[in-house]
Amino acid sequence: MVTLEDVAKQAGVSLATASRVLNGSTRQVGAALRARVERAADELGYRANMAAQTLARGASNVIGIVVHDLTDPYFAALADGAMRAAAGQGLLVMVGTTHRDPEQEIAYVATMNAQRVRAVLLAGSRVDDPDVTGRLRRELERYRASGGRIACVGQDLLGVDTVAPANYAGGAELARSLAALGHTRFAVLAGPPHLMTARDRCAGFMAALEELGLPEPRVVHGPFDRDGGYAAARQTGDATCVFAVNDVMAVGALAAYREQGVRVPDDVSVAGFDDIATLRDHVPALTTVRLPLADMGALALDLALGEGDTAVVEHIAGEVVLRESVRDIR
Amino acid sequence: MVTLEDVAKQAGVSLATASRVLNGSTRQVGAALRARVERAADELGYRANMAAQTLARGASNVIGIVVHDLTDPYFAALADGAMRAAAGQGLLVMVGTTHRDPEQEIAYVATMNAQRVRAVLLAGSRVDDPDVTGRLRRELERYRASGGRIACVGQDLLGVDTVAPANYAGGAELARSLAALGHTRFAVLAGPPHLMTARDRCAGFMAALEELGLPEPRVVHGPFDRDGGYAAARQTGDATCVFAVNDVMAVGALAAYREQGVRVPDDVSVAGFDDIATLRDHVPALTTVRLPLADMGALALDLALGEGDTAVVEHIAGEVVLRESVRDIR
DNA sequence: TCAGACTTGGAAACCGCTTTCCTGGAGGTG
DNA sequence: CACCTCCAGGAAAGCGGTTTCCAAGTCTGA
Repeated sequence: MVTLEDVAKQAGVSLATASRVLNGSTRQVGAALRARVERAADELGYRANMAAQTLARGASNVIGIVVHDLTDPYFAALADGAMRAAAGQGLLVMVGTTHRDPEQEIAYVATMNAQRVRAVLLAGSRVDDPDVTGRLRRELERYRASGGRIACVGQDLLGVDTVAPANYAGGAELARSLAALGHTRFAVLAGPPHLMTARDRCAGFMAALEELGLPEPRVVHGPFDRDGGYAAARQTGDATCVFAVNDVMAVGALAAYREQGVRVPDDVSVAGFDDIATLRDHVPALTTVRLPLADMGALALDLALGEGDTAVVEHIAGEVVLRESVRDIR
Repeated sequence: MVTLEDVAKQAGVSLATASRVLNGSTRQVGAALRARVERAADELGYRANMAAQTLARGASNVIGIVVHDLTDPYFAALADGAMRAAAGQGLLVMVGTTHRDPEQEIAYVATMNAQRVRAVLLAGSRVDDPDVTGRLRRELERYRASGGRIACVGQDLLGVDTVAPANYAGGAELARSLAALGHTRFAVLAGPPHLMTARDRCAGFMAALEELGLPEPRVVHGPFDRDGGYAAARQTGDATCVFAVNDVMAVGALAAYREQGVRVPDDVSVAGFDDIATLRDHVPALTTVRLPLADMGALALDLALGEGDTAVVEHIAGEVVLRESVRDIR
């Protein structure tokens, strides 16, 4: 393993000079020596040891992203947005996947702290559990105490910079759009009761219905993923319109209806939330609430890296996108 | 930022003892001191500095994965498999996305080398360009010279451990399956001419057709992604059966046909390759060649970390999965 | 011609941790 | 009881860089 010292020796210069030439510095180095160093480094195949650099500089050029599941298009889009932003700033990305286990999330924060990453991005919904949230907050506090920056995509529950989608408002807006098409009997595939994102969307949806004087929808709880939607779709009763609190659940529900011979949108209308990329080619095209996922990821990184001392909360608006999975029944 | 020295001081022990307690060692530490150190560490909120540890130990616990695009389900599945395997061994994962730029891939290898990651996984097809491949090989060689381990998913072109799917055989097998349904006029959405994966699949497909005495298919080149498939689908002429060399292209082609009012499979049959997860809910269900993507990712990590000095090439078989996107026209 | 300001190169301290080597005391043996 | 082996604990030498601080030139301008 060739070190800077090897390069310096081969070039006949000091360690300091070699460092200044190869790894950047405010100081100038004469053209002659600079050339000698560069040649030596090239001949030897020198690569700076980032661990040593990080140690010496006291700062790394790595950021951490913690997601639930990379194969979920929602997280993939978020992560991709953040990674592009990171690459644009010459930062490397360390990814942790929790597979929806809050303990894992806490553990990853500790790990990222140990790695002394510049910033940690927490993607994915918070759970409504004071114990877990408290321990996560404590771990984040430790990290911040040692100079770490944090941003979160989801709910502003952690006391950190947060990119918060307007889940409640989006759910409400969707409800109004669907009601405008004449629907009155709704069902909500509401996901897990303790998941904030799911709850907010569901709550917004229900509040808007109530405001419109429509009957309360049937609420079916279940897992927040495709199979959860699939299973929940069997319990939607006589609803003419079903709202799944995220797109992957909606896709699962559509699959269930297809298998049962229930036609969408003829027999039942279906809507989701997020507008994940894979919807583009889904049949029937799914009505949803579009969130600018990649931008949100990038924004989260900006927030984390930004100077603002106080936690900034952005309120990201969702846009209702009506597609063929819902029918006008007026 | 609290250091091990702070902990040692607070506990009234030496640096060595604190290190042995907190960061693992073959050596024992007495129960009394051990407890003191642990308490001090907890009180102070100590987190080991991995950069320092990596430097001192001369080995990191990070691996690197370089993919083209994380939002592509193919790479997401591969990466997820590798990440699960890594997590199982207590390894962290650094991800680089090249967005299909070979220069970026080379740059990432250099970067991962600088990070002194334990191993680098290269996912994604090689391009048939001696210059690029040569430079990549040189960079890999540098990395290996300094103790790095490498594995690649795709073609065995780099002289490193490789997980190679049976692209040629899979293409051929698919061709035979489709021919058995009575198809004789084929088209191939062949992707970019220089991309090895695309070429191998196409070549296997064509060879099998020739062997069966069937006419040569119409070959349409284009990008290796969804939009490439979409665009290429407009040039399939009078073929009764279209083979897209990967699933995302096939999905794009299906979208194009849908828009044109061409019915699948009534008017034209369509098949893809990979069996990406999102196919599960696609309509019509796509015929494809299934590859165990997550396993391949995990296997690549195993190979890279494995002891075998010589490059091992695994030949991963694909399994033809007939679904409703193809029709029996006998 | 010479003091003063700039520039360039090098020596060495330091970043936080691991690990070798040394020391002193406890335990076992003849 | 002397002798030897073991073992826990600590001092200190790295690991591979960065950066401060000096020293020695090199330019200016008076």
